[in-house]
Amino acid sequence: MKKTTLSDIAKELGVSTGLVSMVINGKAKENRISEQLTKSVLDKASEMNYRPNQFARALKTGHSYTIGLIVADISNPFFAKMSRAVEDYAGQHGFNVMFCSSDESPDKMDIFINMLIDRQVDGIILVPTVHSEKQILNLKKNNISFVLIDRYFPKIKSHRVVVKNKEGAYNAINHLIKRGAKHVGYLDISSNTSNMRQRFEGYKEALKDSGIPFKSKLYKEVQYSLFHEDMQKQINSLILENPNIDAIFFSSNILGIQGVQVLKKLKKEIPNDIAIACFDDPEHFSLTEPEISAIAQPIQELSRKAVDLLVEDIKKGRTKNKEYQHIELSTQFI
Amino acid sequence: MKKTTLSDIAKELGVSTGLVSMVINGKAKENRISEQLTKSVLDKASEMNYRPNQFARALKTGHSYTIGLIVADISNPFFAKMSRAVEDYAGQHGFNVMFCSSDESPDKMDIFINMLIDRQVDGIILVPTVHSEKQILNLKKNNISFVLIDRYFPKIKSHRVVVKNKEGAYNAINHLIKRGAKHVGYLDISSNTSNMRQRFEGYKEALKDSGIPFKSKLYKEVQYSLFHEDMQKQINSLILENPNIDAIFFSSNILGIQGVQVLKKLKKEIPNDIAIACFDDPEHFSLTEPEISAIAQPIQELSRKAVDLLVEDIKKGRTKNKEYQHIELSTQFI
DNA sequence: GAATTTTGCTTAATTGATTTAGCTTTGTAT
DNA sequence: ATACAAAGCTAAATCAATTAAGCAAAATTC
Repeated sequence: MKKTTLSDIAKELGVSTGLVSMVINGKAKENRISEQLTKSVLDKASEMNYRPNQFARALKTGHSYTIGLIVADISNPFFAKMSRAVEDYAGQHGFNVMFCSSDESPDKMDIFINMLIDRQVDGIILVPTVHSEKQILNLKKNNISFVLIDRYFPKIKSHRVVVKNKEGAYNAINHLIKRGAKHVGYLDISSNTSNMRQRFEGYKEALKDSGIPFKSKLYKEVQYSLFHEDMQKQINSLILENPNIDAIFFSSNILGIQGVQVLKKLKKEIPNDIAIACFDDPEHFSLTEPEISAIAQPIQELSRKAVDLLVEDIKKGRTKNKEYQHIELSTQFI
Repeated sequence: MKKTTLSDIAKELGVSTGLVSMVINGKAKENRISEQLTKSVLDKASEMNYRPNQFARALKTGHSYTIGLIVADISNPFFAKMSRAVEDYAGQHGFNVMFCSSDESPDKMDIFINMLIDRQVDGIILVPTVHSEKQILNLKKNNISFVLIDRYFPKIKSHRVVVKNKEGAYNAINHLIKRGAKHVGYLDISSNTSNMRQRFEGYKEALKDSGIPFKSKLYKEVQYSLFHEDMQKQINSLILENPNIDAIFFSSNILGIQGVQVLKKLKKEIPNDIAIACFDDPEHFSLTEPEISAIAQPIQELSRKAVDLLVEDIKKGRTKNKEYQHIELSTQFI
């Protein structure tokens, strides 16, 4: 009942383990092993239900055929879809995936990165949190292939695959304004990541282009770690401080989902009392009546590009003077 | 820049690798290694930033401290939350998780199980698909600890952690009837798994207890693999064949989400034209006005129990005559 | 003071696969 | 017939750890 090893096969056939290894790895021809023997090895292997020990193999070759994926929270629909896509594309390349949820914490980031390095992953796709520059540089120092996804650090040279956050937010805000909104609130998450900054820029630019001055009273932040409690508070003050507010833009999906719930509790009608738009997650908002505008992100494409870049790097092996790809995909306004 | 190994440390200090290994593994005392040396080894190790090679360790010890999780689809909110919970609880026990999405396909199930066995995971938590009995038995044959979650096979002796599906469905149907529904449609997914069967039983029992005869015209199935296309069709025929239909129960979250969208397209008002209830996923439905009834599953608890059972098994090592736990958790009607 | 135990370490086998160098045997050229 | 190349395989080192067995020196016992 215990697992068959190479030498079990070798013993059965009276040959050396090296030969069996070569046959199993398809290197029979280049090592001039006779077709007869090749066949009988393969037959015996499948007869004995041989499955190579990946640890032994990885120990020798240095390749684990595993990649790590660190997202903020895999239970967030956006990251869940991303994970699924990464799983699929990585699988197509013969790689398995280990998932980690950082909760936007640089400490967890550190722990997970080290854990993944310990597990000798061949590469990592990660959604960097604020203050995780050091951890990212740690990856470079350890010569680990990696790709940043969803966000990036402008100062760190690396592959990055992101969406056009500014453009996406701009279009959504513009849509709200075109539909008559004059006082557009902006609810943000207080994590100073590149994507959030860019969305906010899109907001300001859309206002400017419509000749509406930016008012800081219309901008509120909630903390990621306790956003369930904070949401209520911030939306309340948004409404109290701006009695004539007629639209709110949520800069991320979890804000939008929770936000709509809060607004419902406050008996605000959408979009008559307050119009809504949200970055990401059209699925949730497709259930409401009328549907809420959302900025759909090309999650499949995003993930695919990330996997492709990473796998390419892994297969080529590390080269010092490498060129880093910066990929920006368009969002779709729904 | 390349990784520090045990023998690097040993050479630096002029001691044997075995000694370093013992110190690193906290077995200094029991092996009577002097406190002095112990300290200097630990210092040197952290100075050289030593991190043990998990492959070498796993190769020798047979333990990978990794568990596998096979769900139907990690991008489904239910399984995404489950994955997150498993990740967290497993992490607390020092285990990492590899995730796989079976897409309800026994073939993929087979591939993933073999993959996980190849990777020498210490155990597997899995959501079994239809026709995957053979694969599950394969696990037993290979002496791999595993726990079934969400569903199970009555004929296979194993740990299982599930919810009270029948009771949950019963309550929801009862609620629809109490609110005046006389013709409750049932939209099911055509995968004959234990949880789906039980939900359907809950439906029939609720009808019976209210003196309503079951009509097969009110029962429709959609195929998992092409449910996006099928939904429209099945809801249409449900309505056409039952002009007086006044409620629909969706037996799973993806059906409910899609179903509400279809009903909206058909200009059916919820709940006036047709009342709705759905198994799972209160989050999506909390956005609608009025909110749609949903059966909330205790995902955290479910996942925790599964991890606890699995880890306990792993730590104890396999025993032949073991007792299997059957855990059933209650759902909550919202 | 001899015998025994304890202390503190080293040696070397082991895990399962990969891979290079080397060793026969056969085949071909001269 | 001799030399040389090619074919077809084996032996053994290696990857980085774990661990049982062993060994010398110091400490303890009687």
